[in-house]
Amino acid sequence: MGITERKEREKEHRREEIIDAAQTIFFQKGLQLATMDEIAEAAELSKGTLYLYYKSKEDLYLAVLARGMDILYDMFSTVVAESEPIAKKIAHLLDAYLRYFKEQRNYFRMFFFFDNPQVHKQVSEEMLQACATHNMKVWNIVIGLIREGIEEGVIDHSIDPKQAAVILWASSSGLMRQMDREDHYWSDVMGVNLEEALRRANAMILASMMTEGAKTQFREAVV
Amino acid sequence: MGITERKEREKEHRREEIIDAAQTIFFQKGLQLATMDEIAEAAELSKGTLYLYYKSKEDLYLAVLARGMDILYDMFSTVVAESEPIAKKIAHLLDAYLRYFKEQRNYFRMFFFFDNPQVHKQVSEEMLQACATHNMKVWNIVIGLIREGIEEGVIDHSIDPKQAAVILWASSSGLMRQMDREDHYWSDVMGVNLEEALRRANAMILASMMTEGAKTQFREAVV
DNA sequence: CAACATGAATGACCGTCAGTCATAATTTTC
DNA sequence: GAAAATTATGACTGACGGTCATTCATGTTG
Repeated sequence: MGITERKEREKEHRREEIIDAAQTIFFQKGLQLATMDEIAEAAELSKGTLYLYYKSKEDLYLAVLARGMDILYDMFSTVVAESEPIAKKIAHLLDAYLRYFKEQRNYFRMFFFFDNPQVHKQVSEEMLQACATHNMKVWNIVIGLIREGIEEGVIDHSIDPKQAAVILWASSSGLMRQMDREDHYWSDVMGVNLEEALRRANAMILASMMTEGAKTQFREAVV
Repeated sequence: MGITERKEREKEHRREEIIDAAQTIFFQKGLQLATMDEIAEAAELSKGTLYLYYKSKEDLYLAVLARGMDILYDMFSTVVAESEPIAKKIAHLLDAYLRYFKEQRNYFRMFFFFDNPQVHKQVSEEMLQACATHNMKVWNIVIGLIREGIEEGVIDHSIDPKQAAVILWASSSGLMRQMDREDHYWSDVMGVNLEEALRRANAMILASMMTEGAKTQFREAVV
């Protein structure tokens, strides 16, 4: 009696196909300008069918966003698994986030679009929960790595790992957002390389967090 | 012949009244959920009239945003005008930004909503230009203050004032965005005070930029 | 195999809303 | 005070998110 299971698989497969289509359209046009008719067209389904699988356009958007979080999680996991000194791993984590920004720009943008408070009206509780979980997994990696750094004496023990994580993350995100918006403006008109600014900012923050002994190690590991 | 001038004033006055109404509605509901009918109702005008004064809903939104930029500019100007040592003024500028975030939250949110690339379809060129100009005025204050700090030997001469400005701004903005979204989550679940994190981040970045001699002065001026 | 049952898929339809435009009201000009 | 010019109106249009009565495909039963 594998019929219900086969049906289940097919249903899951269809859900994935719909996300594929939605992703294509959302990446092209963004949440506002994408229409459900377009997505249905791309998925080769009728609009009504989309609503059998997802509660709303925003719900679909979050489903795509969750994929983006998975990708970032995988990239971060790879860094954590490295057998490198912790200082290097922390630097690599920041590099990985920058690489994510550059290689997965569309997903990165979704992160920022997501927190628009107006969006959360018609999203399903499960989808919101799923996104929160994925988000938490990413945070835990960052926090865990910093905690490890403290334990190994690379980062000062007076530092709160959670606070350090949010500082590094938010600072990086802020600069990447600037890069995303107006990198050209800053490089062409202002003569400022924002990527270099990002690296500098991270270096400054990290330097302020590290123990005296580790600073020399860090310098040669990163800069 | 003051008739055309009176007319001009009246027209400008009406434009302001419309922004007042739009601001009320936008602050309540945000760009997406606010409707032009509501704004017209609040302005005690017909919807058609709104379109005589502003090209689109987004245009109106930008008009409100420009006000928010003016307020920030005024706050920053006050700091620049202080007769305090430059290190203190820089610290006060960062304080002023935090105060803006806390006291003018609605405007602050608009900053982040603004750079949604999907929004810029039907906005007038003038409005976009006006916002860019206002934005630039704010940047110039930040950059100018840091440049002054370099000239006075408080900030290291190897620092590029524009780069320093974008680092401080983006880092602060990133953390404030986090505060705006999920301050409660961070304080209640994670036990992290994001405002303290912001102050820490700024202190770390500033400390990395300052000359050795100025660091002691800064410590007593800010922390 | 035919009658029936299940649930997936459809697309016409609905309500809402940004934006338009023909018409009306008001003000200015002569 | 009539014609002209300017300003205001709100019914209307098209587009879009979301719904639902109906159709269709597949599996079950006798």
